[in-house]
Amino acid sequence: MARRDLEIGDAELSALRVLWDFGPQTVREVMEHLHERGRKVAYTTVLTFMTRLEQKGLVRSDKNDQAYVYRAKVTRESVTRSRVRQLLDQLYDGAAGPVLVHLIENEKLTGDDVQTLRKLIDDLDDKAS
Amino acid sequence: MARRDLEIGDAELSALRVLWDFGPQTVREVMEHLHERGRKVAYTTVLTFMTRLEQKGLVRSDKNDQAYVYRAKVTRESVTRSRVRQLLDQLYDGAAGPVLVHLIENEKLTGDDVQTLRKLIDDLDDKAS
DNA sequence: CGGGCTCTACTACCTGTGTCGTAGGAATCT
DNA sequence: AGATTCCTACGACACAGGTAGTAGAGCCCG
Repeated sequence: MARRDLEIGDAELSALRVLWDFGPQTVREVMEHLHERGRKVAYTTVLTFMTRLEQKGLVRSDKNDQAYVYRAKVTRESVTRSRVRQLLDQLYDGAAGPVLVHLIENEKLTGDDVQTLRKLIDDLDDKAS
Repeated sequence: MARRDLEIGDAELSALRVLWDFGPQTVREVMEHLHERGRKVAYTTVLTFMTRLEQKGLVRSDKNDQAYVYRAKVTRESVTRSRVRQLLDQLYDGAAGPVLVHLIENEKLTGDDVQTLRKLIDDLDDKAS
């Protein structure tokens, strides 16, 4: 398999995000969404992002009418997984605790988040007992 | 202030970690620790890491005896903060919830982690009420 | 004293990523 | 048909980061 160390650049990721948020799109559409989000990039730059993402196996393209339509092949969750893993490994030898604590203490959580959280913990306890 | 966009490369971070884990050290010592951790890098490579980290304002060096001793100027926590922030922004527009859920569901937590967690949540509830 | 080490300062090189420009084909407009 | 527009394929270029070699200064050993 030798699945490459899926490195996704920041700019590339911003393009991938557009696919996650708005579904399959052409290069032009992705570019427009990026512009709306304040990222002013040239058409060909976006084209490069898509090409590279495709080479990395992260998106897939289908010829549709005149332009290729790109769609994500990886989910936001899977990218989250590898990113989080990398962060934990790099900073805490893989331990999740410290980051968890950091999130709860320093990041703003919504009321819903807290409820969800409580429920998850209760489940954990159940399993543990 | 114009605090530069503190980008720390993976290799640089591995060197910074050695300072966090073992305190102030010379280039040679950092190199040895990296070797112990399986990262076989040349002496001058480590020197480059330290130099670059210093230029970025992340470590400080003091001439001691014959070699410079480097010490971290940033804490592991502050790097965690910016890394986590970046991750949340890039993947979830800044929302912490999804990553929190991911951590609890997919990363192995120790019993202690769970207890700490529960306590933190209780505190949150207290504040909220 | 003269040869060895060790340290730091430079310089270099390669690859990946961010960003585009240009060229040439296809479709459209007038 | 000719001009205009849009699309993709390439090639480019700069900069950051990973990795390391070389040169020259300072110190220690026999």
